[in-house]
This record gives sequence, C-alpha cells and structure tokens, in this order.
Amino acid sequence: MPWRDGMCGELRAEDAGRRVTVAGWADTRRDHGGLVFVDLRDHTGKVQLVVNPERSPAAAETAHEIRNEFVLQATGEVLPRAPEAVNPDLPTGQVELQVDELRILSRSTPLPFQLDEENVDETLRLRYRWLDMRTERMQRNLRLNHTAIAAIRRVMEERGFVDVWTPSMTRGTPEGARDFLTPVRLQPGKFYALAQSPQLFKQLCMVGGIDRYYQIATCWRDEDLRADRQFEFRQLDFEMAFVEREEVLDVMEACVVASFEAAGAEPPQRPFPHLSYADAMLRYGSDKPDLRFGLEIQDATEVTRGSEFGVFKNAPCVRYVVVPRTFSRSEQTRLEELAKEWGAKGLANLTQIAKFLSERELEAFGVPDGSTALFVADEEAVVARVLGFLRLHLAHELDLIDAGLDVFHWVTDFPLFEPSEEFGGWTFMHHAFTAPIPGHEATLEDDPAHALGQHYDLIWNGWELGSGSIRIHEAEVQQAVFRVMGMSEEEQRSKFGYLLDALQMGAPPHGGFAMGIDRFVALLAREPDIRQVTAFPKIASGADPLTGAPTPYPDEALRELGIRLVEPPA
RNA sequence: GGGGGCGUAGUUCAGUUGGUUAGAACGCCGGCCUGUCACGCCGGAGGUCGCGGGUUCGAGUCCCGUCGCUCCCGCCA
Repeated sequence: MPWRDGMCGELRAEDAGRRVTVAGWADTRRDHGGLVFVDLRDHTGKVQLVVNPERSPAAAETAHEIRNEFVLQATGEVLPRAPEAVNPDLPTGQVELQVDELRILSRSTPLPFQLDEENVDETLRLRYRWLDMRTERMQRNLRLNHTAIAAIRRVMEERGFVDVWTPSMTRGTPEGARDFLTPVRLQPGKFYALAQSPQLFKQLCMVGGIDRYYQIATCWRDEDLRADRQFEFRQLDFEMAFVEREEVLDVMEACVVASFEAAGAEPPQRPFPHLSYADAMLRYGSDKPDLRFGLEIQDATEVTRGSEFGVFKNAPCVRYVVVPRTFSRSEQTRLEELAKEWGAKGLANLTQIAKFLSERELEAFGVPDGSTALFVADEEAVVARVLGFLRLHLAHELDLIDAGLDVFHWVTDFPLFEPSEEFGGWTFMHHAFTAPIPGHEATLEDDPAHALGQHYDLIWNGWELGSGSIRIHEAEVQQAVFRVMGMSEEEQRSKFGYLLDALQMGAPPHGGFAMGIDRFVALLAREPDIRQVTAFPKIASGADPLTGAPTPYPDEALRELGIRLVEPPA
C-alpha cells in the first residue's frame, strides 16, 4: 500500500469518480460538529476533504481530533462539487475528496507562529525554518533556486563543460577576504582555509587540459553579513581554455536567459550592453550602476577650469546631476548633509551659485526650468562616489525606478590595480590573476595606475551578480603583476609557487567567470535578500538560530588540535 | 569599528500629555453547529511591556546603561 497515489493540488474536474489516497498537512479545519471540512496541503497545493459521519463514522470521529499542521492520510472518492459550492479561488475548487478512511500520521503542537501571518520576525522563522519552509513563499523560492540551477546545468552540459570537484579545505589567501580557518589534528598548529573561491584550482584545470570546467561551488568568507551576503554561498564557477572574452560572456548570458525561461519569466534581450569601467564611473559614479533610470552625471571640469567661483576654480574635477524637480531649502540642506557624509566638502545648487558664474558656464550647463543641477567639486574619485550615491538616493527618494524593468549589462576594462590604503603602493582591484588588456603587459610595471585588465562584471539592476576575466597564462606576466603588488621573489614562490610552476608547464590561454547563485535567485524571486532563497541561512550576527551554532568546544578537543583560547580582541 | 530603525500575549500589532485592573485580531483551550472554504456562535486561559538602573506620588510611556534583531557604512582578492 503506497502512502499516497495522488497529489492534493493536482485534482481536477476530470478526476471525478476516481478513488485516491492523498497525504499532507492539515492547512485549515472547519468542524461543523457533523460535517468536517479539512484543506489538505502538500507542495502541489490544497484540496478540500469532506468527512461525512453518514458516509464514514470512524473517519468523522478522527476528523474532530485534527488540529493545524497534523499530518494526514485520506482515502476517498473525488467528487464534483455542487455548482454553488465551487471555490473559484482554488485550482482544485471544482472537486473535493469524500473521505472514507482517514488516518492521523503525525500530530503537531500549536505552532510558534502562524504560517499565513505576514511580517513574522525573521529570527523566529529561521529558528523554526522547517515550518517556514511550508509556506507558499519559501516553497516557491527554494524550488526556483533549484530550477535556476537545473537550467544552468543544462546549458553547461550542452556546451561541453565538465563538473570537476575542487577542495573546500585549501591554502589560505591572506590578501583576500578573511578566511574561515580549519585546524587539523594531524598537523597541529597549522590551518586549512575554507575556499573563498575555486579560482586557482579552476585555472589549474585549464593547465590540466579539462578545457571547459564548471561547478556550482560553495565558497566561504568570514566577513560581515548583509542582505546580499552570507558566510557561505554558492557560485556558478566556470573556466574555458582557448577563449576570447566574448565567448565567456556568451556562456554567462545563456545561463541567465535559460534561468529566466525555466522560471517562466520574460528573459532579457541579448547580447547585454557593455559599459567600460571609465564610462560607468564618469556617467554613473559607480562600477555597478543601476541603469533602470537616468540621472546621468555630467562633467563640467573643462568648463569650470579657471572659474570665478572659488570652489570650482582649482578643483581637479567638477561634475553635476540634473534632477527633474526643485528642492526646498530644507531638502537642499538634507542632501548637502548626505553628500558630506559620503565624503564631499559640499553640494552646490546651480541657482544659488549662478551669480558667481560666467555666461559661458551657465550656457554650458543648460538646465531646464523646474530642474535642479547639483554640483560636487573635488578629487575625481570623491566626485564620482558622492554623485553616484546621490544619484541612487534621489532615484529611490523621487521614485524614478520602474520596478518592472530588468536591466542587465556588462562593465568591462577595469583598472588592474588600485592604490593600497593599507600598505601604500598597489594592490589588485579584483584578483591578481587577471590578464592585462593586450598592449598593457609591457608597461604595467612602469605605469600601474593606467594598466587595464581583461576583467568584466555582470550587473543586474545595480546588483553585482559576478565577475570574471581572461587570466594571465604566462608566468612572466604573472610575476610582473606580483612585483607591482610589492611581492618579493621568495614571497611569490612560497605563496603561489604552484601556480607559477603550472604556468611554466604549458598553460593555455584561458578565462572564466563566477556568478553568485543566491544573489541571482533572490533577484529572480523578487526577494529583498538572499536569506529568502536560502534554506538555512545565518542571521546578521553570524549565528545560526536553528542549531544554535557556533558553539564553544571543550578544552580537550582544542588541546588535540594544539589550540588554546585567549581573550578575543575587544 | 561607526550610524539609523525596532523590541508590549504564542504571532502580528494598538497603547493618548506619565495616571486605576495593559487591549485588539489571529492562534490556543472548552462548548454548540451537516455545505463550509480566513466557517459561524458562546465561553475561557494566556503578559518579567527585552533586561538593569534612574527620575516621579505614579513609568509600557521620560532619562541612562545593556542585550537582541535588522538595515547601511567600513569590510566583502
């Protein structure tokens, strides 16, 4: 005897007359004293059970005991409902199951929260995630997560990618995010790090002739949690040998489109538009701009050079945004406060500074009536950042974003290096393995500031979905990059000797990409954070409210690992 | 590390200028009910107002501290 031979949500008018056994959870019970109605729910939906004491006295007796979320098994006859009893709000509303046999398979205590209640405290939901998972929302999200990954795997399969498992426990990378450390009993005093990404292993797969590698890879980073960040997350990680950038982007776009189609959503148009890093910073003040709205940043540096207006006169960079409305005195003050929080010295409103400007300047700005031009003058990086934040802030404040839009685009040609605030000198912008764009190999050591890399980011509505690059496949170039970062020959050997060795033993040109799956699925599900598409996420404090982890360990266990606890830093 | 928001019944919330016994809805318990579908009706239980201190004749309400949750900045190669 099977537990069930039909699914609750799938019964339809054409099933009338069938005898079926269904099993699931008691969603609601309407006990009329005689007749009892139970909405029985499984992951396919709900169906109404009718327990009639005249038809089955034993089932009726059992039915009175039913409470919310009891697990039930019911056998009976699918019958069409009388016309006036049809429930048009339920896909199964044409029929109901007249119950002959009813078994309570499992009982439930009253729940700590109601499944149909909205805005339930999230820590409580996570503490009892197995209940939360029964809601339509979580069922939809977890299944969408699966659907997207399944679609991606089909794309990779069709294109000849090979799923190769790479280690979770690996060598630490002190210059990246903080590592999660794993002590090892056999090697006391030493630590593995949980992989922040399979980056180097997938490159080694290319050297090993795998040609096209992919993995849905779990990655760990010990940094503060956010709406779009957890300690551990999965990424679609792939790498290809003998490819140009466009082939990599093509694979990634195909995965995005396939996921949309599998999810039953309208996929974005391909190919996705490209935007250079320089353009993104100039026009949007961000390397991951949200392109669902305008408010493009305008450059005024040429026009204001030598201006009579003191603030503009000697500023290395002057830019502005034109906002299609005017602001009150207090609104203007508030915006200026925000600009200062973001690092600006001030925020100039054109109408207030017009008296200091020349005809030529005023003409160049050409602000229409009813609009406001807001200026920032400072170092270029400060101007870009402040106007970038301001642009986003105003778009939300003034409701300029069409929530129905999905804008995908690439940002390309990133600088290879950025000034290192920690050490002085230079550090890489993304990672140390990105190849310079052709022609920049020779000069990168003399002029690191202007070396561009073959790096690309995929952006969806201002969220960075992932990034990739054409990698360095020549040991000399790799060593030049390490030297720019201030690494000695010895340091290079000790940290990355295995990579340099591999690059000297027949490394093909190669490149790849990594996309955060959870972030992608959260956006696809229109959820505000990745916890809503993750089965068992941690909360912002870094704890797991369900299991109570992390927990202290007894001293004996630590001693075996050669570890003694000290007071953590304040 | 810094800034903002929140914390009242199992849940979601209300709680006036500081004023008697802290309320509602849902859930829960008991009773009635044969066509309901958020069933209905009657009755009932349920509170360390996050915690600690202070001001006051009197604190859910004001002040200080603290804890928890959350969003953001830093951080996230």
